[in-house]
Amino acid sequence: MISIQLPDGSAQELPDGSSSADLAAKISSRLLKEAVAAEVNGKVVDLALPLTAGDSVRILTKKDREALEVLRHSCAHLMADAILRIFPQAQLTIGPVVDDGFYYDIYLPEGKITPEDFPKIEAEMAKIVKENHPFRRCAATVDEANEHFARYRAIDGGHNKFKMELISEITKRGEGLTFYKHGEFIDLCRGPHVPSTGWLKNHKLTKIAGSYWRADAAREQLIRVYGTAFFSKEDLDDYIKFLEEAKKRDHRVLGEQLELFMMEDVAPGFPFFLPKGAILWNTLADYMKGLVRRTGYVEVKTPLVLSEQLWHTSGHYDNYLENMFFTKLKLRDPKDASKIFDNVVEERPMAVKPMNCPGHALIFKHRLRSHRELPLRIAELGLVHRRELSGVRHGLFRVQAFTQDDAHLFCTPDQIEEEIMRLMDFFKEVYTAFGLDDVRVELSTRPAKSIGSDQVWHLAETSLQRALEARNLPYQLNPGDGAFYGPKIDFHIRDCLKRSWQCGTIQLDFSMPERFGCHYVGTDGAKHTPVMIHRACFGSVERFLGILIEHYAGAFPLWMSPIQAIVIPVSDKFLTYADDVYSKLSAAGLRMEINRKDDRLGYKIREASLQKVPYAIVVGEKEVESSTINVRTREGVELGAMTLEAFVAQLPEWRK
RNA sequence: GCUGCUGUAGCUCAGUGGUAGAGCGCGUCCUUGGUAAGGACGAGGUCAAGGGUUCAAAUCCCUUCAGCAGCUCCA
Repeated sequence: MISIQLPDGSAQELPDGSSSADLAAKISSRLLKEAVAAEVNGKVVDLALPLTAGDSVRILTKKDREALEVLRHSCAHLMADAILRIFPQAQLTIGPVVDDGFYYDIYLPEGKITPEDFPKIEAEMAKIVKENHPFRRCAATVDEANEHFARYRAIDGGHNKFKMELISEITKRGEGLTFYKHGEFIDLCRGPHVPSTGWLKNHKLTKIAGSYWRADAAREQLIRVYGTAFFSKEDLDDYIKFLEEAKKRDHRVLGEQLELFMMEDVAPGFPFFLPKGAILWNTLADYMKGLVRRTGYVEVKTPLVLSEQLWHTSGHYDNYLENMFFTKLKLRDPKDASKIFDNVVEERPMAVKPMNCPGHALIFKHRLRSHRELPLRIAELGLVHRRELSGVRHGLFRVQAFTQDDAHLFCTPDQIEEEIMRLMDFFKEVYTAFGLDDVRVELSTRPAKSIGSDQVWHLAETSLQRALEARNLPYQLNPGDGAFYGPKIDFHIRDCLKRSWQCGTIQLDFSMPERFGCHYVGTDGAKHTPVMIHRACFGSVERFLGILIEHYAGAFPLWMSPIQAIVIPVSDKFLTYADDVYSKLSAAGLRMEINRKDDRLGYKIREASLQKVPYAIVVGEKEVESSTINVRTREGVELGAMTLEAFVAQLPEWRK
C-alpha cells in the first residue's frame, strides 16, 4: 500500500502501482468521470501515471485552468492526426498551447493548407473524436523514436528532421523521450493528455499563419494552423460569440461607420481625425488638461523637432534610433533649379522627438531650481513620432504619430512615495471616468544591469510598494523587470469584453536628470540631482480612444458623444421649428445635428440609432403646437413629449 | 522587417483572358410622412502603381506601395 497526500491535507491509502485515476475512483465515481489530469507534486501529469508513496496529488477537472491547457494540447494532436490523414506528405514540428487555443507548425514541402481546408480537417477530427481512441504514453529510446517516426519519413526518403532535431536536443539534455499515441497516430510529446480523443468534441480551427522553424527566418518556412478547444459546447459557442462581438466592435470598422477617422496611403500609420473623431479626441484632451490643472501640474509645450545632439545626450540616439524619424535637408542647385541635392551635409542635423522627456528636462534646468519648487510636475499633451515596422501598424492602437498625456515629476527621493500615491488617485479617477473599473497593476523592480546606487533603488522600490499598499491596490510583482534606470508601475485595464490593455505607466528615472545636469539647491545650499518620474495615464490619446471605441462599441456616454442629439423633423414642413430647437439646444451647449433629408421618419430614426446618437428629437405638428419635443434614445426607448427645459434638466452628466 | 492572404465606385463586395457589375451611400424627382429601410430615375471606375507575357490583361507573371492575419519587435 502507498499513502497519497490530498490538497485538503488528508491522506488516502492505495494499493502499490495505483494511478491518479485509481485515486479519483476511490474518492468518488463522479470525480473519476470528471477527471482530466492530475497535478502530482506540482507537476501536471496523466491520470494513468502510476503514483509513488508520499506523492501529493490534486485531481484536475475541467474547472482548472491547467486542465484546459491539457485539453487543448490533446486537441493539437487530434488536429495533427487529421492533417496527416489528409496531407500524408506533411511533417509535424511543434504544437504548443497558446493563450486562447493551440497551434501546430507543419512543414509541407509543396502545396499548402488554407482555411478552405478547415471543413475537411474538422470533419476528419470529428471522426477521430468519435472513434474515441485512448491517449497512451510510451517512454522510448532514440532507436525506438526512429521507429516511431517511420511514418513521418519525408517524400525524399529522409526522416522528419524537425522531430529528429528535437529528439537529439532532449537526449543531449539527458531527459527521457516520451511519445503519445492515439489510434494510429504517434507524436513526440511531454504530455500530459486527456484520457481519450472522445474528450475533444468541442473544437474549432481558427486561422492559418506562416512561421519559421525555430522562429528563424533563415530556416524552413512552416504553416501554422491555429485552433481552439473547450470542455463544453457552451464555452466554445461563447468563445465564437466573443470573437464575433470583438469583430463588431473593431475600432477600425466603427471608425469608418461612424466617420471618426480615416487612413490614407500617403500617410501610413498616421490617422486623419474626421470632425466627429476630432470631437472625441478633443474631449479626451480637454478632460485631461482640466484634471492636470486641478492637481498641481504646470502645462508646457515643447518643440517637435530638436537637434540630433540632444538625443545623444538623452541616450535615445544609441538605444532608439531605429524608431526615430530624422529630418533631411534638400538643396536646389542655384544654377539649375531642376537639380536637387539630396545628400546635403547638415551642420545641425535634426530629429523628430519620439519622447517628451528631454524637452521637459531642458525646461527644468532652464534656471536654477530651489527645493521649495519641488515636486515640480511638468505636463504636456506631447505629440511624438515613432517609426514602426510596417507589419505592426494597427488602426489607432499602433500608429506612427501619437499624443502622450505625458508628465515628468521632478522630486527628491523622499517625495517619491507621496507623489506615487497622488498618481494612484489620479489614475483611478481617470479610468473610472471612462467606465474602466477593472484595473490590474504590475510593479517591476531592479534588473541585473542597472544604474544608480543601491540606496536610491531601495528607497524607490519601497516607496512604490508602500504607496501601492497605502492605496490598497493589489499588484503583481515582476522582479527584475524594471528599466535599467529605475523601477516602474504599469496599469493594465480590462474593457467590457475582458480584454486587457496596458495604458498607464509610472517610471522612476535615476539616469536622465544626471545626463541632462538637472539640479536643485537643497536646504543645505548645495546642488542636488532630483529624481524624475515619467508618467502617462491614457498612454496615448489615440490608442486610448481606440480602446474606448471598442469598450463602448461606438455608443459613447453622453458627455463624450460627438453628436449628443439629432433633431428630426417629421416632414420638411417642420424644418423651421426644427431649426429653432437646434439653435436653442446648441446655445445650451449641446453638440447638435439636424436631419434635413427628405426621408421618412422611420428611416431617419434608424439612421440616428445606427450612428449611435444618444437622443433623437422628433418634431412634428403636435410638437409645434405645444412647443415641445419628442425624445427617443438610441436604445429605442421613447421618452415622449417634453419641453426643451425639461429635456436638458433630465440629461445625465453631459459635460465633464 | 518576415510569411501568407488581399487591393475593382465614397463603403461592402461579385467578376479570374474577349464591351466593368450589385447592394448601400450620393444627386434629382415623386411622395409630406409619427419612432429601425416608401418609390422612380441618374451620376459615379486609369480595376492600387509601374513593368512584362498575349492579337487581346481588372483577370496570367514580376516589382513596388498599402491593408489584413500571424510572427518578430515595442530598453
